[in-house]
Amino acid sequence: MPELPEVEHVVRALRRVIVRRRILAAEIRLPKLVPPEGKAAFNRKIKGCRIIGVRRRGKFILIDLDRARMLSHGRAARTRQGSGSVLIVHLRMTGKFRYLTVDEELPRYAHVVFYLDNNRRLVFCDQRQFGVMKLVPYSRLGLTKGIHELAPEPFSDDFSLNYLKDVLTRSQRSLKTLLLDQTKVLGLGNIYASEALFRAHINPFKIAATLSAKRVGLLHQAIREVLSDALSDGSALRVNLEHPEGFSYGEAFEDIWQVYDREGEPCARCSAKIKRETHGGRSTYWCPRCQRA
DNA sequence: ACCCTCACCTGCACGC
DNA sequence: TGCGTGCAGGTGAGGG
Repeated sequence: MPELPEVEHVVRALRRVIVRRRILAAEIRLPKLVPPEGKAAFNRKIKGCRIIGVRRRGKFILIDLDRARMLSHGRAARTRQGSGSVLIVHLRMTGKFRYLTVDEELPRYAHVVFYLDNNRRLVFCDQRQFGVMKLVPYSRLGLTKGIHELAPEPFSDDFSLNYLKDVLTRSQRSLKTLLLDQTKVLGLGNIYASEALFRAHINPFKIAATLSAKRVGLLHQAIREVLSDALSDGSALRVNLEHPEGFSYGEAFEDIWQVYDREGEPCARCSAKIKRETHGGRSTYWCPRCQRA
């Protein structure tokens, strides 16, 4: 389910409950989640670690861990580099976290259970088993495959108009495909890629390199707008780690989609019927009139 | 270097 | 009711 805004909401929810907790043990119920060293090695490494922070990079969740016995403010920076490690989690399509008391029954598809030092359990669930979990030394995070190739964060200065111009100019792919490439543009998924192109009045099948400078500007703005709209409290996914689903939807959430999942409905701008086309197994939604070119 | 297709899983909504 | 099909908010390996 998650694109960048949803991952950010999960990160914030996790931060509220697990920071400063110590992990007493990890129970791996789906062994393929921690290859190749296996369950025992993973558990040995993570046992006793203190959770000192939760961050996001693209759609990855980064849980910072520290082995040090005592964590004081003054020492945090040093220990972080010395003995720290990072638990990297990607939710892919159906990954979810739950935060449970000891009494609550494990949900279906509970693949990893972290036992915390406050009588709670942090559970990673994933129906489709696409989710990925990896433990790396803090010092190697930036070199980790999947992380180091990522494009700049969409709200950072590095994701500039010139950056986007440069990326688009050098690509012969369709804009929709390019927007899904996390090494080129970070954070969009299948929903927000369609939404950003709609907002910018640009045809999803247009070849990236052929976009005019002016329209690159519109797209750049649209990318940031769809993401920040989805991040704002009024219109986003409500993450509730104690809810049976791990989240619930704000009532306005799906209403903010202008084209996604609206095949056949009238376009909000011009009333033409929204179209859908699949290629590469993924649906693209667009308005054939106001996204003509 | 780029770009495409398929593979990875389970479940659900749909039509016959 | 049952079964087949297509689809699901993501990526990575492997091939051309």
